[in-house]
Amino acid sequence: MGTNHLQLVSDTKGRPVMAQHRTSCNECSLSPVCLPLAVSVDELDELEDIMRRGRPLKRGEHLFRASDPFESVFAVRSGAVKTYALSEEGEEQVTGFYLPGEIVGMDGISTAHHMSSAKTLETSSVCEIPFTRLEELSSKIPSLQHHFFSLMSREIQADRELHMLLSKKSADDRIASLLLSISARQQRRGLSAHRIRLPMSRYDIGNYLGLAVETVSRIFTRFQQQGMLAVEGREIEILDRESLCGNGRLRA
Amino acid sequence: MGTNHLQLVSDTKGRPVMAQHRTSCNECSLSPVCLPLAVSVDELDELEDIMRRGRPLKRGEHLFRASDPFESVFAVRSGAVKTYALSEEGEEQVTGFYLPGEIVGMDGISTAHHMSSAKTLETSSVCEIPFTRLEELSSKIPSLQHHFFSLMSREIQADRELHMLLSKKSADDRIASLLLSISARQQRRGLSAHRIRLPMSRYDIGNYLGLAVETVSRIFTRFQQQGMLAVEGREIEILDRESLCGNGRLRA
DNA sequence: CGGCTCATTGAGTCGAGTCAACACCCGTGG
DNA sequence: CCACGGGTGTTGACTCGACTCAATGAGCCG
Repeated sequence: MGTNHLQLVSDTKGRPVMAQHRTSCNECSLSPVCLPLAVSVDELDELEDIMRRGRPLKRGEHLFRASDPFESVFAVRSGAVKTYALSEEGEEQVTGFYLPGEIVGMDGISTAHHMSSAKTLETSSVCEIPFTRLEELSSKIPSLQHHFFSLMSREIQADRELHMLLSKKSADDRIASLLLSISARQQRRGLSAHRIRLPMSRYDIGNYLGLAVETVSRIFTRFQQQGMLAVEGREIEILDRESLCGNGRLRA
Repeated sequence: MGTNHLQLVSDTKGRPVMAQHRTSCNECSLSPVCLPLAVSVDELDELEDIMRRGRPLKRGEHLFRASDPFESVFAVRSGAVKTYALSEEGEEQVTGFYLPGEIVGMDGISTAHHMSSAKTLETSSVCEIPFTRLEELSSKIPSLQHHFFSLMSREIQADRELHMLLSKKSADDRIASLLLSISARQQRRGLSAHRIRLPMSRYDIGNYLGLAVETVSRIFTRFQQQGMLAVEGREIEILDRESLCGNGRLRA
């Protein structure tokens, strides 16, 4: 529970330190925000048994591809992952960004095939969790079942937020909202809330938010001119949180 | 399984016939597309035990409101339901439309409170399913657990589709896509695929798709001029499915 | 018959997209 | 060491799709 040695895993640069794939959930700094939070100490072993920790993945490697058979979900340990789908014409649609402690791949349960692809945005390590094993375990551990329902529910909620963002909000608000979201998620892991490092390109941001790259770029520049941000490539400092929120009356 | 007495429940006008709230899942024409499809005959009784069938709801009544404690999910039996959230400024965002056989209210699991409100678009009847009871039952019936994971996964997938629609597609494509979606969902229930009746207003459509009402209206008019649709208020006939899809290379 | 809400149509505006050029960083290889 | 090339990011000029504002029509209920 009360683990206080956060930051064992180097993170700012996404470099994997030592042989992470031998680390157990117990020792993982993310356990308070990841799956283990739903299980008691003695149940944790069972969960550990079914998880597979792979080698660190290099930037651009795939966790899975659309139409791969659906077998597992993945917990991000370090680095960052994006999911995307290809439309009929082959253009990419980025559907989500996943940071450490978050679970990727929960679409695909219904179809037995993944409906999107997932690739790393930088060097990352992930834990693979075979889904049928997880289902079996969930039947035995009600809190785990509930936690998993809860995770999926949260995913749906996030999508609804995004829906509102895309259908009602200006380009400015979309960018502001994404920054605030990433800031909040970093903070949850014990990192700075006002200094953030974006793991994704401007292209990915634009694609995700339904904006042209040029628009994204222009907005970053303008936010900086207005003194709301200090932008240095993918390193962002939030200087005026008020304005960033108030801009479009976004939360927190 | 092979129930062939569809249409026991009047549907085209959404009028509840007789005292539906006494109907069991067995007799319900929707069982092949609703929760019961996941359970065997002898387990069905257990599922029935926990469900509550309420009186028919009049147009505009709420199934639940945002910030209500989360206790149940709801299966739509007849009629139609929309979910929506209010932004900080109090403007409405329609987040989804639910037709007979579909499950409403799966956001809210994670927060113990609903994050959106659900109201009927026309006279409707719904089955209430207390969620903690459903969780208990799911632990005992693996296929039910799986089915529920599957339902939530499908919800996520649908949201991803919508994400693509909103961030990449033109107003025309959005409308076309909504019509095709409703058509497909009607067909799944054994109704006509080319004659559809929209249970929602132009306002709701625009709100859902991120378009102004005027735009929605203009597009219906134009689609009709182009011979793709016959529009008569909320009654729509799809005359040229090809064009409707091909228009924006949408599926089906 | 008013008084609604819902839907349609027209005229004018603007936010964000497109096209195009250029700057920057970084790794590779001569 | 520097030249080169590709990926990534920034900036400017122009265009256009969808929004806003405004007016009118159609159906429904009391």
